[in-house]
Amino acid sequence: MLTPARIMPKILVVDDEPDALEVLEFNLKNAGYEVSTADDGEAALKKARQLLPDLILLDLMLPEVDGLEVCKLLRRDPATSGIPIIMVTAKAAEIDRVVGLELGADDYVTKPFSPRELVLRVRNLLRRRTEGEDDKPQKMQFGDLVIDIPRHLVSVAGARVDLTATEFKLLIILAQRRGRVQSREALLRDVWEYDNLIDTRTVDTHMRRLREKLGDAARYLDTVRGVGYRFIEN
Amino acid sequence: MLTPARIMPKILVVDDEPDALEVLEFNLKNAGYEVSTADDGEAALKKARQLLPDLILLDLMLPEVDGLEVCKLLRRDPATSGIPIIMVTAKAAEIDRVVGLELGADDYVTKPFSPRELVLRVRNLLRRRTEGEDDKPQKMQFGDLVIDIPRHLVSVAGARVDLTATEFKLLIILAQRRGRVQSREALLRDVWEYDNLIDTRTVDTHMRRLREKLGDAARYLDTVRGVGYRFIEN
DNA sequence: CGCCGGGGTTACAAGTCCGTGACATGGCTT
DNA sequence: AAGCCATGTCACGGACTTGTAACCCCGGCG
Repeated sequence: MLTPARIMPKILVVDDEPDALEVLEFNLKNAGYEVSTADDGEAALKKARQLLPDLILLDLMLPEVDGLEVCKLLRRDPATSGIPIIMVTAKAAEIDRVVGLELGADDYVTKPFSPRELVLRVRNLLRRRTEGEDDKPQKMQFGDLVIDIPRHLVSVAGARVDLTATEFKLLIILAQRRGRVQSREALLRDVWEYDNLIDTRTVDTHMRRLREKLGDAARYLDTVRGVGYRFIEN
Repeated sequence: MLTPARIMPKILVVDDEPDALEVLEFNLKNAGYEVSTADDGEAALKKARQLLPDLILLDLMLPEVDGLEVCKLLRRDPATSGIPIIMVTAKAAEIDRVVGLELGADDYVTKPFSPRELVLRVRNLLRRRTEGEDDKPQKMQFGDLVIDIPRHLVSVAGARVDLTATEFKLLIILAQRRGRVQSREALLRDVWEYDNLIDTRTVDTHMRRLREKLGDAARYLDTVRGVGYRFIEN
């Protein structure tokens, strides 16, 4: 997979109780995050802008400027408005109020929390932001052939075609690289994921099964003699 | 946000009365849309597949293949199933019938309509599709299966079904992502919250228990061999 | 015109995947 | 302490998938 060089996510923790701060910091560092802290609203806002953390853990009760206010301000500033926020609160009852206010936190944790729960929520939220957009289209159409990757669905002229997992993967790889010829070796590597052991004729067999099931739409699958296969658009 | 270069939304208008067609076309072009037309069901289906418009305005009364039928066919073909449809009809009374049929139109307009109303509805529908999907509904219904998340309640044909916490979570994750296949790994990550330690076969067992408890409604839970599970609506 | 090699086609044995029932564990209630 | 229930794991068996080998066809080339 094309995993981009992993960097350590940066987290800003805001809480005015030293004890709570320490617990949070310890657990997050343990889980492999880079942690900065702030113990009041003003410092939080300043650090958020300076550090641009990947996530902010914000206690609801703060002296001076309270958590809700900080949250709103963070959301208002374009520099920080995209940063996910997890609200932390001692009172479960507060949660409802906060949720009711819909002021833009992305998740909530109540004290006391288990370290596991905390880390899970953090990870979830970070993942959601990171995974985001991918480059390859998830749905493709060529004439009457439709390929819908998330639904794992292929249809020809509106009629659904049932493909096995391997056939589906083969078709996707070819369609995504349409125009370019793929050697049997390349296909084995990318569809079968690095099984150097299997015969290259295996590709042929799967191409045949794929063509059979696609019927009319098999015309998109082109054999280049002596080289491999390719997907042609017209 | 990664807004793709804005293009002019393409709208397909289907109506067999030349006058009505002209009025619709004029108003939509005036509002800045690219408009194509069709005057019978067959042409509509063909053009929809060819042009892949962003929205379809469909008159209920058409010669040969009527609007309802066209609507159903558009929905059935994966190529066009995601395109929003606005039904147009001369008789207000027809609306109820159509709504009752729940056949998948997204909005309804009755003749005579004000140009302003028409454009508003079009704009609304286009906006809804452009801005990411609507946030997750808290209560869902599919045929006789009702899932109420806040109340933690599931019923089939009116009869309450007792699910354990895990089963419930599994069901709602699948239902919220209905249509899209979820791999065992994805389910472990999101239902079990990232316990990499547990066996992927555990998912199977829980699916089995879920299906058993759902009885009839288990038909919504689909196995995609070699890939994972998915929730299907029909 | 016949040979040759690459690829289409068919058949089948081995492998894989999933539904199913059984069981161990461990937390919670009584 | 006993019992119950939720949950994770395992083993079995049937159905489907997949890799391979054998055979056939066809086009290119001498």
